[in-house]
Amino acid sequence: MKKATRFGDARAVRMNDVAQRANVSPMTVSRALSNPEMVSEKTRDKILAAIEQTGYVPNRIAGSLASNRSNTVGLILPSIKNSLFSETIQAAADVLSKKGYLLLIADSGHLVEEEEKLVEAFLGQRVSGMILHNTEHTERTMAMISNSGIPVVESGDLTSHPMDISVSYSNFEASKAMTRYLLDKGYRRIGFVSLLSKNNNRACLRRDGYLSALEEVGVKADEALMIEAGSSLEAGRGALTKLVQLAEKPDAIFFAGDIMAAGAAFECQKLNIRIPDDIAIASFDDLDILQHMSPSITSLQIPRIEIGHEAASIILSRIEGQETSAVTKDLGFNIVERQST
Amino acid sequence: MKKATRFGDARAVRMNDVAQRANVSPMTVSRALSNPEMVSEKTRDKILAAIEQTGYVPNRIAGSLASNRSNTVGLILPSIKNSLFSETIQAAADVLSKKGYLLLIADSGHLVEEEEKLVEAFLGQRVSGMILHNTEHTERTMAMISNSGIPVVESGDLTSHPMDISVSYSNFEASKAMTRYLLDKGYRRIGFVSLLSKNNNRACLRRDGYLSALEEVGVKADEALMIEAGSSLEAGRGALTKLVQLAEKPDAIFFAGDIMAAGAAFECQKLNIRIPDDIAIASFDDLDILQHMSPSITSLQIPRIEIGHEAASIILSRIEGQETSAVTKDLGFNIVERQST
DNA sequence: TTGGGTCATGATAGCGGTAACATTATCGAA
DNA sequence: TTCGATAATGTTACCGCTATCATGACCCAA
Repeated sequence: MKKATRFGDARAVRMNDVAQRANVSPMTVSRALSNPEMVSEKTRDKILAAIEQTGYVPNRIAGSLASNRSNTVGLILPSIKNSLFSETIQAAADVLSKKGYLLLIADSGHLVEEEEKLVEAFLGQRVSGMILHNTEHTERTMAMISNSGIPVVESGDLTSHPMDISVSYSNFEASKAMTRYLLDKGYRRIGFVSLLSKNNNRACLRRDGYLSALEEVGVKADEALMIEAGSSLEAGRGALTKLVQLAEKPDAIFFAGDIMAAGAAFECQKLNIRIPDDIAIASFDDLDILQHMSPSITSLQIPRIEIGHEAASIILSRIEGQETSAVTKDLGFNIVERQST
Repeated sequence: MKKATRFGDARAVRMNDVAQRANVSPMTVSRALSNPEMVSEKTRDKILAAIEQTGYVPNRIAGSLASNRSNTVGLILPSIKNSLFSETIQAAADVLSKKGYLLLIADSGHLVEEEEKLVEAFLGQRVSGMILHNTEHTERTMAMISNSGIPVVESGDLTSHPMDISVSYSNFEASKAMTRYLLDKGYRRIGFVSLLSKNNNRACLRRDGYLSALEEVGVKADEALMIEAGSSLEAGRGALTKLVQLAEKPDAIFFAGDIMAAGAAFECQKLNIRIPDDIAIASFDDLDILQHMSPSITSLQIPRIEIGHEAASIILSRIEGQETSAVTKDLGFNIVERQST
């Protein structure tokens, strides 16, 4: 039976079929679906019955072509795998699905060239809007987006010159604030573990924030205290190991990304290094586990859910023609102080 | 300038425009894009130049309508937020994007009625295939899918009666195997912490696997040892607390989902309960952190990446007409033995 | 020369909807 | 009664592309 449809593939029910069965014109069916109040109750009932009987599923492809509107929004992430984004995705999907929009998701692997291809693919699908978790783009990407005229949110970092709309927090300010917090606590040799800065502008901004805070307070940056690591527990452990082996040990370490701080804390346990007595630890992203570890770990709370929510909301209001004046929306961040500092 | 396009919205470049500029018919442009080898090199160059000059982006909506094919595949998850899925998503997206397909993702919130709506929406978009991380569906969902004739993978649990294709592992067998492993180690009072079983068939299957293993060995199940908890560190802590307060304490606890085992381990640290001496701990999902904790935690390794990869691959080969005979693909699981048991 | 391949390209007709305008029915006010 | 406003439905022409068949150019074997 399944096979029959797979191969024979009985042509899908069309609006026309529904119309005939309900004894109306296709246009009336179309109206009954998209503007029910324009159709008399009697007719509407006939049509709905016909739809039910035939199992008609409207062809949005055809609808989109004719109306020059689509009900999809595209989202491009540097890495889907990074679970930090999943809350953002969910929040965006929730907002969109409430209004009947669907989310197309793709992964650029941190490469602007890949992003360019994806943007083209999305524009080919005539998405109604896009969210790019990235603030660097190729020229062609920007040209395509500008030509398309659709609303586009950049969400990876707050930028003063967004292509269109920016919804985020400032990586620079967040990193600076955390460094300031550590300095204010009296720490002076503060290690900085960065994400791999290659192809990752946000990683660079965080480093700059760190440096800026040091400079403000007049602490000289020490190259030896700054290292890069991948985003994994493993890498966090490695970074910690390296830093505590220095002749002049750091008195605190700021892990500027993801899950590294947790890995470092695990390593401290193993090496019997006391937190925060021997060394303080702070993290950039406030993962669940950081507050459950003992000691619990101080971290920056990033508004990941709000970003997804706001980005989607702004796109929707743009689509619906409500001119949103603000092009830059700073959702801020919080320092959550815990036992580790 | 941006504004101009936003409002005036200069009509997008069409294939026709490219054709005129290259002095060929639109059909030749179409061929140059989808079957380049059918067009002479000279013509092709002219066309590519024209595309470049005009910034033409093919309208896939129109293409899909005309060709009755789409380049999208739909994925429905019970919860996008659950980061366990992100590897599956990424793997599927990677496979698909290599072949020019895009991934539509949506979230059913563990509700079959919501899934039904999403399936309808996806079919409306005329997706070329679907992946459902769920094995329970409404009748209407199944009817729609069967009528559509597109390949559909169910990936949440191995089922002997898939609608079409099943790519997964057996929750029942995995849970049973882990329970057996604990029994073989000599543990007899094995606590079982389940995910909330409401609307979650997989949670039930895991519980059944646990019970089946007990029965096989002749250990009587004790209701007091079986509790349900949400999927969070917090819930894991709570579950542990409850179980160790029992008059007859368990000698091992099997956390049948997500991140609960880690929460429990944190709580043990806090309460000074030694693992595995006072109590053994085993987890269902092999999260990164489980192997980094001290002690490291025994867990079931689930082939999440492979599931995404295989599901997407099978869908692609179906789309391309290669009849895949196997309808059920068991990707298995592994017990990773660590210090906690 | 001629007939029939092959290759490159063009003309035509939709795909399944919707926008825009046209038509008809209905009804109350002049 | 008659006219114009309003509501309900229909007609027509596309949206931008591709399937299909038609055409023309070219070449080679007979």
